[in-house]
Amino acid sequence: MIDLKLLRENPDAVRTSQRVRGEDPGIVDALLDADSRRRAATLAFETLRAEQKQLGKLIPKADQAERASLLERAGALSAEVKAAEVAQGEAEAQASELLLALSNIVEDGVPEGGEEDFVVLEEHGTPRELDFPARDHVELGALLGAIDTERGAKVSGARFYYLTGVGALLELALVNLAMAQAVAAGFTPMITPTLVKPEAMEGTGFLGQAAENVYRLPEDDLYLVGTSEVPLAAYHMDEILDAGSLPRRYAGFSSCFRREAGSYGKDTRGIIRVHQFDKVEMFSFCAPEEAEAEHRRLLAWEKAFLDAIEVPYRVIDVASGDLGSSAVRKFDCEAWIPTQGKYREVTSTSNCTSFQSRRLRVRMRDGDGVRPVATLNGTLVALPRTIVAILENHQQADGSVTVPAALRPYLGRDTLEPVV
RNA sequence: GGAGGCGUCGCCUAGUGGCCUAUGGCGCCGCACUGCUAAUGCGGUUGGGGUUGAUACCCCUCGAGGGUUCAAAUCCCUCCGCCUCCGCCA
Repeated sequence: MIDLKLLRENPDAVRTSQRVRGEDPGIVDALLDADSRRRAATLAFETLRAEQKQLGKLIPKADQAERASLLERAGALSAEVKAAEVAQGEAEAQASELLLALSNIVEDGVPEGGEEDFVVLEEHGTPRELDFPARDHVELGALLGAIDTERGAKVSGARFYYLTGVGALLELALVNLAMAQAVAAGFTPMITPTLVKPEAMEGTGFLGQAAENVYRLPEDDLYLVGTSEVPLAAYHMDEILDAGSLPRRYAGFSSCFRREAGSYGKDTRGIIRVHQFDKVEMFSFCAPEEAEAEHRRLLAWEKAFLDAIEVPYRVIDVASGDLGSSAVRKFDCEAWIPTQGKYREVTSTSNCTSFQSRRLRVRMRDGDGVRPVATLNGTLVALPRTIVAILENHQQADGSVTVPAALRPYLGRDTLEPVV
């Protein structure tokens, strides 16, 4: 099922990666051990199975006397084969369980450390100097009739909201702007399922460390996705893609659902951290040797979108301990939020190399070989946070909000005016 | 939700317990023939995983998983998917 070559050839690289992530390097040795047991079990099974096949050919041709003794041996062999098959299955299950627990190998150059140890790569735009007291997005949203968090809480609970009036129109305009940009860049637009099977969730790595943030529907054994990355990655599950057809780039629009467990008390005001939101996500299947360059391209498309909506932002290189198990490197774009006086994550792009494709069995054929592809994802626009950034950064003294030029054709107006 | 039908190697298809190491066609690849193309002939062609310096070799694979049997594409069970009809529904 899984390629262990890297691990066999260079176990130290894997140990180092585990260490900088703050995870257990000991798993490497357990894995090597399990792998050798798996190989022994496979060999034992195959040897017995070969003998069984030979016997199966002899029996129909044998005369009466021979037949009896052959059948006797075949009977005994049958039990041995079954036992060997079970042993092989168990050895394989043990090896793959350990392998699934292993995080991806951190890319060279990633800053070492935890959440606070990111490195700022770039800064774009300058936060405006306001000559009036800034309103936060909750206040602006109420003023403009764009966001209703109170009724969201009444109907669905904390961290739910309604986008109303121009708020709803603003979301649709942003989605259309994002999709237009994606299509121009050669992406295939996709509207994806938001309920997926365990296999898809597992294969994308969301049932590991992030499992507590996933909504599950036990009655149906389905999961609500936290991002369309999941259905996009699983789109080519069990397929072998022709190398000539790569890179394959998809822009998925979907609702996203997150339990936000363990974030009680964090961002409780407004729509920065919510249980349900919409998002346009870029997803790319490409050759592994192209992955690093593709990662930079996804980042460039994220920046292009933030440039278009004219909000100040910076790009950070996320530190090793904060990567998530599937990524080898992650760049976040953080928009300036005036009322918080700091930059907050609005988009994020990860290079997952073959972490997901091995689990989902998405492979490519080139020349004489078949090997796992690389998968990468990047947010093009996550709606609530982008709406927050636009409202807060483009607000005027009278509570109106100037619509960024690129968005005007999609929204059909230049400013959002207070309705109360 | 009810009734029936179907799922074979890229596509179509043969196949009712061992000679299936899966038939034939289309497509594709190679060679031959032909001024080029087309046509024709001959040969090759399921895919995946593993072992190996190489030539080679082994295992798995007939929607998935179990079962019966010395032996399963073939018989039995469960599940999944697709199609047709009925019911319900945006």
